[in-house]
Amino acid sequence: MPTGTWERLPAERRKAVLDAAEAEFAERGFSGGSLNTICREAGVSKGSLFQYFEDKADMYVYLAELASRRVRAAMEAEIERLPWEKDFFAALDDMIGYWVTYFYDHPLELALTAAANLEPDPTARAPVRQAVNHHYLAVLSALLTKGAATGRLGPDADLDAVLSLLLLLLPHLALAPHVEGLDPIHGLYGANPERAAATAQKLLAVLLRPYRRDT
Amino acid sequence: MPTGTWERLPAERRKAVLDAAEAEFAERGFSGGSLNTICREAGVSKGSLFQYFEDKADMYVYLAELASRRVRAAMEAEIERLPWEKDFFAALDDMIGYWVTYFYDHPLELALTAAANLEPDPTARAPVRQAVNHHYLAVLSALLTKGAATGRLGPDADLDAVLSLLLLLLPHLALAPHVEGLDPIHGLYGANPERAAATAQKLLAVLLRPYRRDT
Amino acid sequence: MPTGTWERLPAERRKAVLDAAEAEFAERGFSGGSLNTICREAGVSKGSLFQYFEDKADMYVYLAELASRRVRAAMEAEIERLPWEKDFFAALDDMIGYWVTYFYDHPLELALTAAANLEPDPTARAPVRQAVNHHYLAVLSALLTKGAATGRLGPDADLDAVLSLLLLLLPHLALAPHVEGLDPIHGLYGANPERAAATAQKLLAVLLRPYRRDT
Amino acid sequence: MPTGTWERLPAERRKAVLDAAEAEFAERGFSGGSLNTICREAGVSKGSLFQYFEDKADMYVYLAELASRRVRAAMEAEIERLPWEKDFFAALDDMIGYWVTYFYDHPLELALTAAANLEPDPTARAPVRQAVNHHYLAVLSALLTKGAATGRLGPDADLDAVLSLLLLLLPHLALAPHVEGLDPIHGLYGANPERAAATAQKLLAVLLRPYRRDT
DNA sequence: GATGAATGAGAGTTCATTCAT
DNA sequence: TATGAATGAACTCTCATTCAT
Repeated sequence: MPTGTWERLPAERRKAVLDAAEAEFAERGFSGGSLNTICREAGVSKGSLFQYFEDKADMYVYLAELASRRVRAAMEAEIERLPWEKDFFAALDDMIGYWVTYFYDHPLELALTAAANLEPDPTARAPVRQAVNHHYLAVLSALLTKGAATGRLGPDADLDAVLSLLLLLLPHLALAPHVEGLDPIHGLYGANPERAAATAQKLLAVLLRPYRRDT
Repeated sequence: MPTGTWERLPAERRKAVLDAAEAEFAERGFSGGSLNTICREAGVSKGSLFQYFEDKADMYVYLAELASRRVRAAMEAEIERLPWEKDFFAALDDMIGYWVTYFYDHPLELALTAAANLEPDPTARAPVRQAVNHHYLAVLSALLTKGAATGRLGPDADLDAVLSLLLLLLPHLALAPHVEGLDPIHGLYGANPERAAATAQKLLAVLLRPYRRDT
Repeated sequence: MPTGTWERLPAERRKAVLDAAEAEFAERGFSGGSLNTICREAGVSKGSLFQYFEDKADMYVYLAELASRRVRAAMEAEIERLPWEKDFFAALDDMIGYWVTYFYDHPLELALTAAANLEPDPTARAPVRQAVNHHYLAVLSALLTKGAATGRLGPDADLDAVLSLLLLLLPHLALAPHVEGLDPIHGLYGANPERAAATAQKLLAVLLRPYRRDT
Repeated sequence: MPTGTWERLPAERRKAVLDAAEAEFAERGFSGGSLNTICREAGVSKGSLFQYFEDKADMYVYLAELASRRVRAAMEAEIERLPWEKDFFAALDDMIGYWVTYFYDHPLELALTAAANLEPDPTARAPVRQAVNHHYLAVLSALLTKGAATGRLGPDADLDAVLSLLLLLLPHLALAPHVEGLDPIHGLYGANPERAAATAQKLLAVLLRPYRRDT
């Protein structure tokens, strides 16, 4: 977590540091990202960075938290917009399409998602995953609850298990079009948004098929 | 791929290098692993390492391939043993339990699986994933075909989609008990093999439920 | 000097080594050239190289000697062709033009000339210079003698000094069009052969002006 | 060019680095010089070197520039002292003698001159030559202009060509007594300063002979 | 609160040469 | 005579972090 000094900082200085750090970590990941580069790009001294954050990992976790919030906010806005009452599964399809498409337009969030999922250094990955998971869980369990409440998600659904699988599937679907080798079957890597969205919808449908209750 | 020099090497020397390299990469991943450490531990000069492999990534990919083969061989031996004809899904449950348990007893294979899934450097990750996926696919599609052939996997199953999801789920289940933050719902991290196996079976059941055909 | 083994070698093997070595040293100079590369390209074992030559420098000197002979032979053939009796200085102009142009068409000889003049390692440079100088001297002093004999080069010419200056000027003129920074005044670097030849003729004329005797 | 950090450094530290670097590059040239040696001799950490200079070439070019300035300053002081008005060519003879002698007493400047002329790596040679040429040109063209102005250098002299030849001859004369193989005719290598100066004067006289105008 | 110089271990890779086979 | 495995020193350059100012 950032220090008190960070909180008291003029907004512009904070922004300069954030922009530089996001760009750098997005491009090179946690291990590859260089504090040298960040402070140079931000126009801030190297010592200052260590006045604002405990260390490199601390800064990284903070950034991941911010990015997660942005992603969550975007998803919640979209969810708000969708007609869950009218057709739960159609809305779900829309949502997953939106999810997959979102990362085509937000390289920063994509890169931080990749870093969160591909970072081998446990001192960075563990807290990042925790922060990220929190937001995923909040959004997804609300969704599942809504589905159960409206009766569209069958009462026999093991919501925990479904949640667990979604938590695995969603980052995978976000990354697969942009990261080589993740999906050798559907060839998502390099696919256009439309095909990626369609594939995502298919996989989700397979996962949820047993619980669908049609009106 | 290793050089001709490597192939012609005395078995003991090859073993010394392999052991050192596996231990090092297992502990610190690709980017973190040090060739210095490897050659020191192997009792081999640094120059020799580069007579055996093109570069660091080449060595890493080779190790990943070896580990994948070991894992595959172990799984195929187990699969051979299981009574698929008698009860396909019970055999499947056994198998997934075996899978999860396997990595408790094989830290090296576990660590290389982790490295294969968590490596951020694309020049190392892409070929590793390719090599690993090859073996996963071979084993899993044989399994699904068998299920379909015996009539236990419903004919309406989208085998590709199921395969895709399994390819995502299996490494996840292998890693989750040992890597913090992967599974925030069932709390697999640190679980004992029995609970991990049971959770894995539950998740698999959820995934395959719609396709079960009981006799 | 090459070993006896080298002399006894089948011609094709010698050619393979020579071709590979010339290409490598031409491209990367003496210090930069790699015996690894040479023996790989030649299809010869590393050990063999050291059966043929004392060491790297020995091989390099040998190559320089061969290249010098080629250059010398080309020049002597041209000299033979020129009408020295008719107009000594016109022939000289032709010759210097030919000299400069020659290196546009013979990148190997150019590169070895460059290496001979720019090599900082004295164990390689000294013997190379010696070998090269020998040929320069043979050709140039024959030329000057001829000029003196025909009475076109004034009897007051200090032939030694002129020779010395030519020995400095000629390699310079050969290299300047291809090596950056050698000639900041006439901008020979990157010039086309015609302009390079004209500039060379001008400089030579300046050098020899006092000795010209017109008929 | 050195970084701001370098400029702000305490003079003693700068001197330690400069001395070590000059000695090393002087002894082994650019490609052969070792940053390890330099930082060890300077009593400075390896990392610091890279806070002061962009990279090895940057440091080298900087040193060459400094050395060139020292040489130029020495020459200009001498030039100031000489009686050009009284006897232009006698002064010129004195000057060329001083030039040749100078490098007997300044091994560092000699070595860096050698390195500047013999460096095969174009990324180092090109900027070094540029820096060095700048100073040569400034001094020499001032000299020629003076000669022309006083009427001692005949009006028909092609000043550009003469300049060009001097630019070639001067470094050659500086190096020839100390670098084997440069001058096979007068045997300058190993000569004492007096003989080197005399030979230099002779060669210069040959070069300038046509332009002399005696009063 | 801000600075930025210093650190020094460590990285991957290349190389000419030797010598047992 | 040919081979090619082994060597290990050497290379340039990067990095997160500290701390005196």
